[in-house]
Amino acid sequence: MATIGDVARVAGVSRSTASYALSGKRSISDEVRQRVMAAVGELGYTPNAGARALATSQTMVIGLLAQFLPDEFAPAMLQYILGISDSARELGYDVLLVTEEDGTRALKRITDSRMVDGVVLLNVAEDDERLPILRTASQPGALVGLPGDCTGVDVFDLDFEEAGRVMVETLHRLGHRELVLVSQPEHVVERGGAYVWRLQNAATEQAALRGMVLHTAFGAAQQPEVGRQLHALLDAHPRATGLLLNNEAAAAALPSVLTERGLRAPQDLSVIGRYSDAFARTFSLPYSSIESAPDRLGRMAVRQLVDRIERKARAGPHVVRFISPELVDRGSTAAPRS
Amino acid sequence: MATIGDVARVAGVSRSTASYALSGKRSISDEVRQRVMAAVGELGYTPNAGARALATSQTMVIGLLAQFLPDEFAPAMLQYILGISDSARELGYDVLLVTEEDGTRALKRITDSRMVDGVVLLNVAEDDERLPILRTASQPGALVGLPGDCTGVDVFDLDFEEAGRVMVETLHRLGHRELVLVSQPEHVVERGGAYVWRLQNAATEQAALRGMVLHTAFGAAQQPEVGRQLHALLDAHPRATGLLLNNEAAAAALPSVLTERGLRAPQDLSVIGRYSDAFARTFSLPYSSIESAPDRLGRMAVRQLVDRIERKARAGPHVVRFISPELVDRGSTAAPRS
DNA sequence: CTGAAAGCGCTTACAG
DNA sequence: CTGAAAGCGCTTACAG
Repeated sequence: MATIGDVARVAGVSRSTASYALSGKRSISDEVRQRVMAAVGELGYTPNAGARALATSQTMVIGLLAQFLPDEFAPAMLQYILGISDSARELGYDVLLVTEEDGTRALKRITDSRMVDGVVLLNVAEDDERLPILRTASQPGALVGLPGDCTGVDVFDLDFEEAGRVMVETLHRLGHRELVLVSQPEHVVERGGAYVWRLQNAATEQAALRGMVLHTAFGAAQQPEVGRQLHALLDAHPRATGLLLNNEAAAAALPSVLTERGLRAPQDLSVIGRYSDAFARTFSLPYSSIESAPDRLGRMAVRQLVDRIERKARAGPHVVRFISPELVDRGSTAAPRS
Repeated sequence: MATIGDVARVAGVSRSTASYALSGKRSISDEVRQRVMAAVGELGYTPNAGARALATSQTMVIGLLAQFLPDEFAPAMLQYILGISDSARELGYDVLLVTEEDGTRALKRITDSRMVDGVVLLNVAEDDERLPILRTASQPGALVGLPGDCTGVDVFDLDFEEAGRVMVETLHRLGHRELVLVSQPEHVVERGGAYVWRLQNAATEQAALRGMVLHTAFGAAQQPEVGRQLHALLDAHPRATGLLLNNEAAAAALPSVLTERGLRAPQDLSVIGRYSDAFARTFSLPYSSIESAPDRLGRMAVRQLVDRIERKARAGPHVVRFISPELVDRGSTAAPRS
């Protein structure tokens, strides 16, 4: 590969002049610039990323830490990843994707070795072990997901509490009095998936406020368990008229469960899920749902991260920003059968 | 951050000695090694990746080019990505994920700038524009998906032709005589999704061989189109007794379509899909299917790529390897209703 | 407006 | 077994 030295030689200038002609960081006579550009074209020159990183202390790479934990619902993660990757590129950054199970070690590795200028953490737990590492790192970090302690990082998440309230309130207004909420698998929650609690607790409170009964359960992430559980739940709560799903696999499993039971939504049961519209359309999930906006959250995180990297907001106050839940109506709610 | 100079100073040795003590590339007295290691621990030293890349011409990073084309079924891609990312890490490599729409430009950028030691291409088209770039790059490349011309690259794919034959043959043996095959959206095929043709053509041939009727159609990638199309197809071919789905979104949409029509699989219609078991379990896809083995394909590609990067097979002959389709029985096939 | 030189932090021949 | 030095390919003060 051609180096900037080759370009300089062909253009008949010094290396510094070639470099400045490319970066535009100081004024260059038109004629020289032409010659340099011609040489670049002729040689097919592209700067060596490692050399540039060494010289500038900037890699133009963002680290993306996505943990795929066993028993978690992986596919939803893709939408976050895509939003992050696309917006990073728009801002001039590439993405180093790290799916290592030991996220702590991975984070330490990529920050200490300076492979990245900043980091986005996905799937953040209440007491996330990666956060202490991130705080000692010299690169800034943005999170998708709300941890217990937000100091030193920018945080973006769906307002899961409001989501829980909206779910309950929507069915309350329609006249429902007894609901079942199916959350993510217990493993997910134990690992610190605080969003599960946030939604569930808020839903429980709201139900209490309205004098409603709300049963809660952890759903599985896969068949055949998830289907069996849904049957068991409906068996256990025959008077429940509404089903809330904070669990994508349960939403995918529900149609056949209802069919098997001879039930229809919303005639026999009102259903509200929590997933993105793109997801619903791709997987034929027919229920009204709280939009989880993964693409938007990913983009927000990257934008803020890049702002910080580029010093525009390096020292500024850190932000914690929630997206308001929006209910997308797919016609799966109605007044309960009396 | 500490540099190797700091380590050397603290350990009271030269930088080269410190470097060799860490790499083990020449013998070092035990005592000196101890001092170096102690210094490393004390300072929390991690080599600077950019500097190392510059010195060694190795980045220990693999580029992963995943194109997410509009109207394509994105979620299935995640399984490939995960297999690739995990196996890369096991082999000591990180992954640079590139989802840029202009894959050609992206590939040129990451190879020319030497950000990566090698590249995995996903979603390879029959006449993939990225291949000429890859062949001129100095890094090796591995593909998941079969292009028209395999020279200079290692190729891994499901044997889609055999998959098509297995689908048809399975239903033929059960006594079916008229089938419908739903493929991916036409856009995907036009863009060069050769695997769609491979499966479809082989299925058509096999059907002809057996004196069966096979109707083919392109399915949509999302609701509501995909559901409507399935209804239209079943309307159009009332005598078809078997449905083959080379389209995940169609598989997800089918259960409700069948319910709406009062049909059941396999009693009224035999169904065979083509997707991974993990996918089927996560999304409650209840049909027997050809296992697409994304995880395995991704791992094979990475292993071969790393072999080539590390010269074990740098100059060796390039391989084109097909995975045999395996039919996972989920009970959705039976003899046709007579 | 342009050039010669130093420096980023490593690795690895070359010498001893 | 160890050290001094060159070099990887850039960028950017420093001089003119």
